[in-house]
Amino acid sequence: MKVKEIAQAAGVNPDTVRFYTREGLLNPTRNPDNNYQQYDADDLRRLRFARKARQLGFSLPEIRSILDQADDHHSPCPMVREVFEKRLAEVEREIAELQQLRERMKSALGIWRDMPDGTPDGHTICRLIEHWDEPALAKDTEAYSDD
Amino acid sequence: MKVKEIAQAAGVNPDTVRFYTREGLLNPTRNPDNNYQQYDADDLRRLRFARKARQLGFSLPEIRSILDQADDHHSPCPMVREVFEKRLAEVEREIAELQQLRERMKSALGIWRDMPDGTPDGHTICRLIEHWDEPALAKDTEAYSDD
DNA sequence: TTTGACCTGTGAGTTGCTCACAGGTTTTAG
DNA sequence: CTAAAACCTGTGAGCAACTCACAGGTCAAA
Repeated sequence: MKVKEIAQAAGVNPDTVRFYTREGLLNPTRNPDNNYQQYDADDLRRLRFARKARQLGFSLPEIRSILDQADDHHSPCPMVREVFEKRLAEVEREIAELQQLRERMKSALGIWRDMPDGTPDGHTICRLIEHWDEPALAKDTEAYSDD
Repeated sequence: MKVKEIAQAAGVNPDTVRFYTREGLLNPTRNPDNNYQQYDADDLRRLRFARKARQLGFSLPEIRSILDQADDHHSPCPMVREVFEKRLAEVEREIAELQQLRERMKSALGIWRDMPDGTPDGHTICRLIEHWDEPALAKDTEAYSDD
């Protein structure tokens, strides 16, 4: 299979195939006649695996090492499981954060939906944003004093 | 205020201050003696506004135009409201996607938690990923046929 | 006066692609 | 048979929003 063919078979952009090849996730051979990349069924399997793993939030380096371990006939599974669990925790944290954000946004919207139309008091929205509290992102909870 | 001072006052990295300055979100003057940037209380207000808007998911160009409109003594609010509503819809979509993802991940984890330990059958996890269905991300719902 | 902490601008690195460019190859149509 | 279209090649840049590194200038305290 050539680039465009494997790309279509996996439903991705040919440039993504080339990119993954550069990054070592795919290992095509070369057609000595014309120097074209030749992908086989195994590359297609790797590509599809990579895309699905990406959807789960695995990074390319992570995917590469999973794939490499599978090539070495080690079972990549214990590692996958670990990364998978880490990723699940991340997803849950992201959900919690976004839900908080949503609630705050909705209540802010509520405030200015109750106002006349379009021009609620002048700077109300900007004030709302200015006085938006930190959504407890931890990390740089520095000293906020003045204003 | 110098770079480090305003950065501390807003709880951000000095490089972020420099970056925002390059990007035109902050408009410091210059100390002619030493060519240092001089930030005032208004810059600090803009910086804090920018950071909070970032937390809500506004992009830097969006923030810049809000700030610029405020400078021109237009009320930036109608625009803010529009972007805000767009952003809220995005947040809700993101939440829905992540929740779907979480459910899938949890059920997958469940499958291999019920297995002996650590090495569940060899390639089970990878197969789980390989046969992961598209989480209905739309957009490139191409033809997946073989395998 | 020397040290160390700050300032300056610019350029590169991050992540995961996507696109542009310039040139070679292969296929298709006339 | 040939010309044009459609593909291939590698490399390099662009996106977002920073962050960091570098080299050199400035300033405060010891």
